Amino acid sequence: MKRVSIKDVAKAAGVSASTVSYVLNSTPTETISKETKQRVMDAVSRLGYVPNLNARSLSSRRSSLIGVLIPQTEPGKELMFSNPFYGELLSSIEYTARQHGYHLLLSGTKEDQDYLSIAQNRGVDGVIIVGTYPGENLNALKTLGVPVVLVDSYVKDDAFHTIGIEDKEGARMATRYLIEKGHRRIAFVSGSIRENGVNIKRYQGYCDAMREAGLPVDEQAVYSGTVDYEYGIAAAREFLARGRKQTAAFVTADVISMGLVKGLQQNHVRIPEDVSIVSFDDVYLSQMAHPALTTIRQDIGEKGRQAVQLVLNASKAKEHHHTECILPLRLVERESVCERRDDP
Amino acid sequence: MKRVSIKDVAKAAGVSASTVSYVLNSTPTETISKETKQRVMDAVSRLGYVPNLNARSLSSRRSSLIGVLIPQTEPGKELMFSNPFYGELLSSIEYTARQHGYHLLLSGTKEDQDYLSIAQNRGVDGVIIVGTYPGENLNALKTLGVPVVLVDSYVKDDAFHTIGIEDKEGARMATRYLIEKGHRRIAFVSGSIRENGVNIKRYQGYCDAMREAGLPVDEQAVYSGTVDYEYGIAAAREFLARGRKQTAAFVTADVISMGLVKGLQQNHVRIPEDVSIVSFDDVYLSQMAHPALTTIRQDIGEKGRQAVQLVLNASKAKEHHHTECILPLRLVERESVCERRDDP
DNA sequence: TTGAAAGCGCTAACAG
DNA sequence: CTGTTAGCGCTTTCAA
Repeated sequence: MKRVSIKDVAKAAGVSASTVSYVLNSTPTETISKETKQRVMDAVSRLGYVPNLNARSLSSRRSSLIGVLIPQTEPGKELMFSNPFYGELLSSIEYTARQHGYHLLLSGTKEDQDYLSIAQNRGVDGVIIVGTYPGENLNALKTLGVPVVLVDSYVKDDAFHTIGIEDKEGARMATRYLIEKGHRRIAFVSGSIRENGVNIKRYQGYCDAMREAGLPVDEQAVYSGTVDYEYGIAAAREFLARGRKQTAAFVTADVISMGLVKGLQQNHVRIPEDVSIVSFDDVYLSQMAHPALTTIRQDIGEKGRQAVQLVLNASKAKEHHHTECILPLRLVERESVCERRDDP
Repeated sequence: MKRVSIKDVAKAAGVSASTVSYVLNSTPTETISKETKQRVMDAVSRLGYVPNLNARSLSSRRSSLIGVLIPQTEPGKELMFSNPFYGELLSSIEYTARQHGYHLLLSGTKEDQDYLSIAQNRGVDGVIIVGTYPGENLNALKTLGVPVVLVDSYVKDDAFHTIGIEDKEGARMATRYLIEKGHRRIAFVSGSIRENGVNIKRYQGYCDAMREAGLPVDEQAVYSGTVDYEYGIAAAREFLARGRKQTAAFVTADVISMGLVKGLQQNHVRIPEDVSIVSFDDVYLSQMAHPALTTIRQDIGEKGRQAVQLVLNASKAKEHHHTECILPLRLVERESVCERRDDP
């Protein structure tokens, strides 16, 4: 029950605490004799010594800890994962971090919550924040002195590294695909469209594609709510209420699509015969859907890997070099779209 | 960039560091005058002071950190979340912990990895481990001296607190329901059936229900693989290869069901007309499924809440009182089962 | 009601 | 090649 400390090991090995520290950290400048090393290692395993990382962090100012913040941007959802996207991303972040000997300090946050304290008080080596908007809290993070990586955020600030995708281009790709398939009236369904968020970019891409094809952007064709299954259902209801005007929809998240499809099918609207859908993300849901979703695929695993890599690189670097990483997107054709040549 | 420490606050407030500490922790035995308190608080907010929790943890031996370990029990999956169940559980754990002022140290682990070091290292106040089996690593955790809560594990050891569900009874309930609906030949589809795991309990429940109804348990009706979507697809293939002998299946996880349904439908087997399915978990997937899954619902949110509560209670308690918590289950009827009166 | 001092477990100059 | 020393930032007796 009594924790064995570095001193105990030192005593057992007949050396000083610093020697033990040297051996354990294989400090580059110091050279310890093979024998001493061996004696120390023996003592370590005999006593089952495990270094106290808090103490280490206190004196060395590195913690091998990465803070991961998943802000709650959907009002009323207290939990982190209304969208499986987060789970997949987190999985990848955790795995990559672990491979590099780092642990994760995980926290959701209310949007107005103080990011700084969450990170600062644990002495994290870096912070990864998913999908946040500009604000006071973010600014506070600058004083932290550790690298901050923003995932899927359009906060423009050289103090932060960013990793994201071509949101606008992806949306354009999706919409254009629908247009090529003969659709003329195309709905846009997304979470809330906020300044500096991904959805506004995707909306722009949607508008661009429409305009390029000489098609009008109808306000009545835009559906905006929250990024969850329930909203998909609600959007379906709304779609019917507004008179089923469109023959296709570009939906900015697979979870929403799942709800939309379900809601539509319950009202005997067939997918894709009556309404075609191109979705976004390609989380595992999209294959499970019925019909399987044609969707803009982003490589979520890679996003997580890069996010961690960005933190690690930045924390090694002596100077701050703002890094921006944009991952490619591609359309995956499945079963939720059908050709339409008769659209007026 | 320079971190402000307790000393800076002390200086600014014209008091000693210990006084600041007293004020911040509202130490019960000590009484600080209102004015001093005020001066300290002013300095704190003026300087933007945030206590370093590592240092605090070092000297006070409590960290407000809960370690969460999600062991990788499916070989070949390096990521945590092959099953959305984990995401939902983690969400709930995180939220509850945060409400109580705790943070989460998250780690996946290879099954053979050293749990101890992961936790001990950081001086966590407690550990939550999800779905693990007995083993050396677990034993090592006993020496840690902090409460350990095992979620969904049949490790029998008073040193650990446990929280789980009536796996056997749930399976019995599911199978009996299918029998009541007129099915006689019922498949059992699950992840690996291991000693001390949940699936063996569910298998027993399945067998019990069959036996109680005077039905034979056919080895050919048992499908066992991994807990993921892909295995569901594989099981569907296997089901066809074995000659489509059953008219119903009890599946021990919603993710597997999703794959099974998809695989079956692709081969023109209709659900529920040709094959009825009762699933398990009631993760959000089950509503999204087509048809929506009739499933044994467990309250995952509650599981997470209780797990955290168990840790907190235990870490407050002076003595170790082994606690066992079993959550109720209930069947949710949706669309994946149909009556069958013509089954031989 | 407050402060001084010791120490949590470790690292990192600096000596030797 | 290895030990001594001085902290990292905080809590906590013990005295005043």
